[in-house]
Amino acid sequence: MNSSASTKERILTAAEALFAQRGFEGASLRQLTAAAGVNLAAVNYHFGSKDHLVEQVFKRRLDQLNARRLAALKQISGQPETTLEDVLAAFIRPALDLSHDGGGGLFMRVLARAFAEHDDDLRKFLSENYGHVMRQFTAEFARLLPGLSKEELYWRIDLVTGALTHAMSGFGIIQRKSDVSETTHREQTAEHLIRFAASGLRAP
Amino acid sequence: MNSSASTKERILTAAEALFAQRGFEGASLRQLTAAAGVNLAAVNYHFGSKDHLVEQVFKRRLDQLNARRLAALKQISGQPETTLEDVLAAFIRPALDLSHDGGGGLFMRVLARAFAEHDDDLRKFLSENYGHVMRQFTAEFARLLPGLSKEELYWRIDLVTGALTHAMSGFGIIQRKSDVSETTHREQTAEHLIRFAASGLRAP
DNA sequence: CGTATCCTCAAACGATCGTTTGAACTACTC
DNA sequence: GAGTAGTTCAAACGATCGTTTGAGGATACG
Repeated sequence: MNSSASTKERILTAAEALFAQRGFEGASLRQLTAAAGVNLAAVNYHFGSKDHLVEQVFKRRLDQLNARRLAALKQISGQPETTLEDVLAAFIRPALDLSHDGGGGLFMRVLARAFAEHDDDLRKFLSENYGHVMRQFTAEFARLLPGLSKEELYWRIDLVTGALTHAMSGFGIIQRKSDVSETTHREQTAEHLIRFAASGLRAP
Repeated sequence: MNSSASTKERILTAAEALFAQRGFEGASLRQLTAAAGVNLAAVNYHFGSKDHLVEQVFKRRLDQLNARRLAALKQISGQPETTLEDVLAAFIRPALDLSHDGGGGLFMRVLARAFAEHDDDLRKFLSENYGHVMRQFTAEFARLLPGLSKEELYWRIDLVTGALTHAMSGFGIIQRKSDVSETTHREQTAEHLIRFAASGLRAP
């Protein structure tokens, strides 16, 4: 009954790649539908408008990303033996996994673009739908860093966010060497990010 | 003989603001020239094309920014008593100053956009014209962090770059309170950034 | 004054944009 | 198998894009 699921998914996948490559304004619906192998009018038929398509590109990945983040956080939050590194791992690892499986490798780049563009509508959408995730992580950071004032904590979380978005959007110079498996490389990347972020958060 | 200096400057200033607000593709020459109060054709007359205008917007600010950065670095590089914080200050303070004087407050946002967009031509332009600045800072970081492998050092400098670009492009949540002077606020911001970055770079 | 140079201007160019339309095709129900 | 709802299609819509054109204004020099 729903052969359009295929069309919708193909549009979303092609849109994610093209948005990452050329930006939201730079990627045209004609390029997009050609890459997806669907008719030009299919975007407006299935999504209503290009703006709604952008939102759905975010929604598809962020729903699973934040579900994994919250699941990972739930397992460790509030426990006395939880470390800062554990919380950072719960935040970072799901994003790294997303970059390497499920074909969502380009999504972090799309996310980095969304941060750079100060589009109010898009920011409102992200805040309304996923603000609670950052709030839960912030609460856990606050618990583990009791010496920090609220102001300092917000500052540092913002800096960590910037560093991670930048790194995971593919700017990292470090390439995987051929003699290292992808799993190993991902693990090393995670450790780099976590070590840096934890040390920055713990700054005197 | 050159009353066009005014026209050129007005185009550059309006372009910087509009690029920061709407992006390079999102800002049209018609919006841009209207905001600058000049004729539409003036952009192509004075700059040749929109792409060349983009380059000149970068060039105008980056020339002074990197000159200040290199001057600050020169005063401290190689000296035995120089600290990691000193080098970070030489890198960060000129950028913060640029954000608060000379009307270049929007430029860091433009720069953040350039990082998010993976435009090859623009990246090549930035690398060719200003790559030597990052190389000099990297060399000084390497001297002060002898325990880090080259790979780890590159990783961490990349993370620091991401954090600073993110923060200085105006995402920082922290607003200046009315009872704090702008000079004081800038000083506090610099200390936040430097403390975080130094601690991250020194991570075990 | 005449002319040469630099600059500005309104108007138009072809291309491309997001969106809409109405007909054709598909699959399922009665 | 006629009817219906869901989907795809080629074609066109008006708007806006970056760029070009050619006439006209401004200024300096002989």
